[in-house]
Amino acid sequence: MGNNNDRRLPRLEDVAARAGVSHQTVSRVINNHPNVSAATRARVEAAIAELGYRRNTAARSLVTRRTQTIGVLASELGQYGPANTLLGVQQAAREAGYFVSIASIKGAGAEAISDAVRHLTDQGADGLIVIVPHDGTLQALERLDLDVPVIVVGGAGEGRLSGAMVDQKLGARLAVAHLISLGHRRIGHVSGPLDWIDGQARVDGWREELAEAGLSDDLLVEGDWSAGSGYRIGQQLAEQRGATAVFVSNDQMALGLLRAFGEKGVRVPEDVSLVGFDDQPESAYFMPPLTTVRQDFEELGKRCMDLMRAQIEEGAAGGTLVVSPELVVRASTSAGPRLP
Amino acid sequence: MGNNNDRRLPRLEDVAARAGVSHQTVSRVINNHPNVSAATRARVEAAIAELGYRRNTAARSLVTRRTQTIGVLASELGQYGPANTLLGVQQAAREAGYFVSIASIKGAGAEAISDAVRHLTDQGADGLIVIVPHDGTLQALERLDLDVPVIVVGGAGEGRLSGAMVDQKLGARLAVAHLISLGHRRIGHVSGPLDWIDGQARVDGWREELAEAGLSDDLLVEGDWSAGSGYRIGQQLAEQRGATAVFVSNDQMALGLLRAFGEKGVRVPEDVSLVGFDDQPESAYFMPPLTTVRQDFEELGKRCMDLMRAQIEEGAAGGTLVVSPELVVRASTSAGPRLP
DNA sequence: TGCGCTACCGTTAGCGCTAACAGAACGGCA
DNA sequence: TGCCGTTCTGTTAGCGCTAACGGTAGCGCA
Repeated sequence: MGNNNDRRLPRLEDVAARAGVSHQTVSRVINNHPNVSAATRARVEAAIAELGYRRNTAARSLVTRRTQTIGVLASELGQYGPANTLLGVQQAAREAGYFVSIASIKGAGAEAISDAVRHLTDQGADGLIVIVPHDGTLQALERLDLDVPVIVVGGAGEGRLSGAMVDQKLGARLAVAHLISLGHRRIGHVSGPLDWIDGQARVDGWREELAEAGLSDDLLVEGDWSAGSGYRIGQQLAEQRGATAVFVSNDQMALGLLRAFGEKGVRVPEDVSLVGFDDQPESAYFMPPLTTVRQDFEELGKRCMDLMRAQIEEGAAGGTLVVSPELVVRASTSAGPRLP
Repeated sequence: MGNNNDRRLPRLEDVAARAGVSHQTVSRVINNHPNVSAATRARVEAAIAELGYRRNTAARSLVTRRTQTIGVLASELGQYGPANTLLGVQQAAREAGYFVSIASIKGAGAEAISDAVRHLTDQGADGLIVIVPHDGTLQALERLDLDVPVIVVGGAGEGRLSGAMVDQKLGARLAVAHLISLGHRRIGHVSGPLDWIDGQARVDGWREELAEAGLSDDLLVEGDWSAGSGYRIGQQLAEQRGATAVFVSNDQMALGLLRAFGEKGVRVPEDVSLVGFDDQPESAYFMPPLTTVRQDFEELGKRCMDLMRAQIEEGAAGGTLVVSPELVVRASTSAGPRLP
């Protein structure tokens, strides 16, 4: 294991001396350049192993102008979706030899975004993945005029920005179609905040599916993603009794509705059917287990990283990447009541 | 602004030329060295602003041997606790001018840990924060013989490793004491996996509090943190009816128990009281709202970063940092049944 | 023999920054 | 006046690496 008399880490020079070659040859071995004889390569590799040599990233970055670092900018890292997207990005990145640096922000203000972006570019990030699924994100990023690839998760690519998303509108339509197929005619929607991309897209999907079935889309209430808002809205809905089914824009709000309905004596699914969105691991253990739309965030993160690498390494053009969601039917939905 | 004819970013040299000083003086201004006259400083700062100069991190790291990067190694980033700890770390880090690089692993194997650590040290991380609350973590890290500060979240510091944790044993005792004060005498525990540090610590706290009250600690079942395991265990418990109260080692498993109890006709809290652990945002909207022990993960993350900075910047010795948990009483606990 | 090509390896320069040292200017004091 | 110390600024070297180019040896072929 290397005779570390001094605490200094070994450099190319040290490896070269031990292998009896020049430091440049060692560099070639490390970088898999073709023109190195098998014998030399073996000697060098042995020397590397003996000294425990590890390449100095800073020195390499200085000359290549690449840091092998992807910056991830996220606004709600504590949430299930963003956290798992990050996880997927990280896995794919590490496998490809990239580092992942993060910057989280509160809210989605343009200034917070630009601060965080500056932080990441200061580090020399080779690419940015932005998980701030808010309306203003795209414009805020456009204005920054960045010279590295940027992928906006949850947004469609516009101009130099790429996008990656789970097809929210499709997910919403799957949910609503499921309810319609069960015989429901009055289908309400508890949406997320409408200035959030996903929130709006799910409203659109809900509306479109209803329109195609000739049903009314007047039962819309806006929540804020939290279980608390779901609870408050659920209390209102329980008293109105306007709908036989409700499509809720995420599982947490659905949990709030379930509790409100439980307290008001509205039975799910006998009186009202409920569909959520996300399929968090807990949703299968709600009472009753929640029918919901699954988003594979980890897959989304991985695909993001693939798209990023294509742009960084091959100069590929950006684009918009779409992952399909999937309906998971559990016990919170059943046939609608026999009404005219 | 700045007149970027060529796409090359401005360097110290460019700023120096514009301000009519040497590049070293510019460096001094950037690094807040004292011996720069006010006039010169102003000229340099103006030039920096005009050119939009940003320091090259790689070049700086090469010479200072510091990257201003903290590596965070985590095993369950999708979970509420780790994700929020990371968030706290990240915030404090950015405020202090540090970058945060992450490496996530599946499970807690020694090899996975050493791979991830190598990844982070390859990047030149100035310090490591490890969020892998598993028994083997400390030993695995000890063996790696690292030469940067390491903080193990959830573990007590041993030797050169520092620790940072929420006091799990105290949390467990708060939960059990609450149940005892309500009159319960038969208090069971659904634990996390016993090879997880937190899982074991909560068992210890439960046992100690029971022992001090002269109560039996024979009602222990081991879960795996998931709602699913809570559900399966809940089904058994509902049939045995051995306890009037159950302390569950996290909120997700408690959710599983609630559903199992609901299905079996066991009322909470009338028949059995339930206390969870973590206080995830959803727990207030369970049916019934869950009494639980709150851990302030974000605070923990911030304090971690403070400890880290003290070690990096002032060469301070490590230590073990403890954050206190807090009992949050909701509707899942009530006075025990009047039994002998 | 001479020429050209290929395969392999070494030498040199420079990426952008900071540390260390070297001056210059100035004031205080004997 | 001369000397010393302080304050400010410039010059030089080098962090560890890769790109670019140069050189050598070996081979095929006319």
